[in-house]
Amino acid sequence: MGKCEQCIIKQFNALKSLSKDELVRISSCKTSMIIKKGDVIFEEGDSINGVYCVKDGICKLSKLSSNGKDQIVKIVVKGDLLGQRSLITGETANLQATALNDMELCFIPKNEIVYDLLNNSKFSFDVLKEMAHDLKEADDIIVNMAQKTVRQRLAETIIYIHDNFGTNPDGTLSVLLSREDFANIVGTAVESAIRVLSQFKKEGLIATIGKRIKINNIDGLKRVE
Amino acid sequence: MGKCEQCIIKQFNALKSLSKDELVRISSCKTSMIIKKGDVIFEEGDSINGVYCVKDGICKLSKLSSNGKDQIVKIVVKGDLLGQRSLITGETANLQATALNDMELCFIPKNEIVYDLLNNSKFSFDVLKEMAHDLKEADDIIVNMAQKTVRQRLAETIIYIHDNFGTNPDGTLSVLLSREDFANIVGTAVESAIRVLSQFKKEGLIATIGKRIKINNIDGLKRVE
DNA sequence: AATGAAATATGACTAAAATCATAATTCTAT
DNA sequence: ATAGAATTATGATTTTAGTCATATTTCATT
Repeated sequence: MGKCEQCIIKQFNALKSLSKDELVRISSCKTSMIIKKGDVIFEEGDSINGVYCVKDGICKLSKLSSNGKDQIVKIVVKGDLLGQRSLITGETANLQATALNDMELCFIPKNEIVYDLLNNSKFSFDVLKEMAHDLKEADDIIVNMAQKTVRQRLAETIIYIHDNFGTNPDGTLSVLLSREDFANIVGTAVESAIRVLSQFKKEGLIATIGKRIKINNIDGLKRVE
Repeated sequence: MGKCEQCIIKQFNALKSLSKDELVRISSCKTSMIIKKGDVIFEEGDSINGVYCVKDGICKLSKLSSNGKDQIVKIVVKGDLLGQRSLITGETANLQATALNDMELCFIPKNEIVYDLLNNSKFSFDVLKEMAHDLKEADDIIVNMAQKTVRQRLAETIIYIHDNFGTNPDGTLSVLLSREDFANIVGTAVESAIRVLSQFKKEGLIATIGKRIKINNIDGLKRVE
């Protein structure tokens, strides 16, 4: 099994602020796991009792609404941590985490993380920074949900995925989402999401290759009203 | 001017985790201020350079959307801190803070707070907990915005204000909001908010005394579809 | 107490998005 | 390779909420 102190992934999250000794200690307690596409890592109400460090793959964080629809709140990618929020408040999970492709995760038990949060102020400040960033993004999503049309939200979602998670060599978005996932990010019906994507296509803003999406005119997408 | 170490307000926020010495130090740097109803404490893009501790009064945190409407993201009351998120990321304010009634605030400069965040792990863990709680609430609002009707969101807003901020002796909500504020919390047009409130009134779920709102049937409100 | 401004209220109409129905296409497992 | 399932796509209709117009009420100021 790999060692945390040598793992390159930690550079992308708060674990980078841990000392070599702290990483060695954590490494000895961690467990690696492989999660298959579509599998649920944890669901709402689960006691997570630790954090996951995403070594590879992508997952969605979502919450089931009373109307039966699943609202996606965040996309978590390679390098991110998963489950910090619940760990800190000591509550059960507020969201469900579902793998969008095959994933490799390392699980670090709660006590190890809490120990470092209380003893390494640089680390806890880093976690605080990540949480503050997530909170800003969440506030911005609230504003978008409340004030923008489905068309605008979908355009912004495509741009967000493009800018934050990149593209494949052929120019398609590297994060492959179903139309249903898009609908569940934007907060609309699947048919509406599909309809709007079709319109974007007709307008030459995007192209589709199967279910893959390629941006043809990013400035046009940004100007969508 | 009052002394932080004797101030009862700190019991309600993370400042309670500071030692007497730390509070004395902070007390010597803080400035008190009175803000009038309707005044803006800070706006989007401002460098706040510190946190505010709300000694009295209520304010709204909102963000101006591109369509010209102001979306309210959070209500901040007596005992809460204001401005922590921006302080931690070191960014300018993402939201505007506007007093909903006359307020009394204490401003603590950034350096003092950062010093304690890095030296008092109990304090930084407490701030982390508050931020994690805010993030959970924000995630839940995203789901509601995306998946629920204006009618449901307005019913839940009334219940939220009732449960979290309490009522006056006559049973009306103690946080007095204009119909426009309600619309800006729910993310709808003022006319729509007013219309739905009128319906609630007709259905006997609420009563209105001027602009004040009183819940008549909280179970009915919870069951609104 | 009177006046004007702001907030609240309601109606009529329009626009946006959801729902229901049904095809067409793509993927999966045998 | 092919059947069946799942996903994507599009049309028709209904529902929800936004916009515009206009009263009515409340509130602050003189």
